[in-house]
Amino acid sequence: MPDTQKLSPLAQTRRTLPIALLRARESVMERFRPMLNRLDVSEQQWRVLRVLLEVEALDASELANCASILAPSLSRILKTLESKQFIALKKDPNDGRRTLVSLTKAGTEFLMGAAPDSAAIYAEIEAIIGHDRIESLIDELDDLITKLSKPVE
Amino acid sequence: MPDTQKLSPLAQTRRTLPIALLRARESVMERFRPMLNRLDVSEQQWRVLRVLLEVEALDASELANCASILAPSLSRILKTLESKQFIALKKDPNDGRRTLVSLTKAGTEFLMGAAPDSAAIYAEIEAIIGHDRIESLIDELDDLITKLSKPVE
DNA sequence: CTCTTTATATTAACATGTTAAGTATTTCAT
DNA sequence: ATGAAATACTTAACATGTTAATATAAAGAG
Repeated sequence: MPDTQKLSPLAQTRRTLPIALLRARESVMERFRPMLNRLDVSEQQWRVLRVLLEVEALDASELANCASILAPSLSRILKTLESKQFIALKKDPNDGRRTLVSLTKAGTEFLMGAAPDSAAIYAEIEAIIGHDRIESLIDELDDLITKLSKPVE
Repeated sequence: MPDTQKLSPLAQTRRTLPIALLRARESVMERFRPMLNRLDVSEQQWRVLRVLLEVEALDASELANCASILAPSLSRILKTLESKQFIALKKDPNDGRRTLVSLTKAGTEFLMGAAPDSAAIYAEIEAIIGHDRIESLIDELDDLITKLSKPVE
């Protein structure tokens, strides 16, 4: 292979932002996956429940945004979580297009039961990386997100 | 909702590593997606091709690792890329279990054709975030990945 | 040299990611 | 009031993520 190595303006794969972010996320999730598997919920289902714990109730669009899940995925996830009886769905009385989502008592209890395990895993990660470094990394990531957000066109 | 707000040890969703990494990656990929759609390749197919450009040829396991793709996904992707005639597959003569993957001429030309666009997008991101900050962010992420890697059990 | 174990893929099954298309409800200009 | 445009999902179709199961080849133990 004579000349495909140096010529291209493509950077080394390992030193690209998309790959580095992907691998970093994977290395973090690897720690949470055993717990999620035991609980029989997907990573995304867990995120949805977590978001719902922080608010009273919200419509699907806001929920999708808060949980970083696209609308079509969320539609399917809400069906699953409803069948597990962790959430309740109802039409917004003020706007028939919106679906309001809220945790059921069972959903809340599910989260409460899992919270200590989740906190322990996060504490383990903090012990390895350091609280301050995690905080500053998140700050850095938030800043990147803000700056890269496409301006209104 | 009386007491579900303060009690749980669950951190605010927005300030967790998994979410921050997910959103950051999404904000970066948003810039690349239009190009990938124009080229009619998925993000993952693009990663596989990129990795193959950096090496002579390698087996599926190494490729999966380098591209951060799980083996089952890679199996499907290799079929797709082979049908697009971007890659060639052959059995490793020294180990009948392994599949050796390499770029075809068409695959190489495809990447070469797309490289300038890709580089331009990366340059745009660098212009916004700054070269040094991206480098130090990647360093930080690499360090996190290394530290979180599960020790051999 | 067999038999077991390990390694490398692949297939299967189901959940999610992604884009496009479709449906129902609102909004808004006329 | 009415029809066009926008909003909020929902469905569809296909690719990928994830785990478990399977098939085949290689390595090791005896």
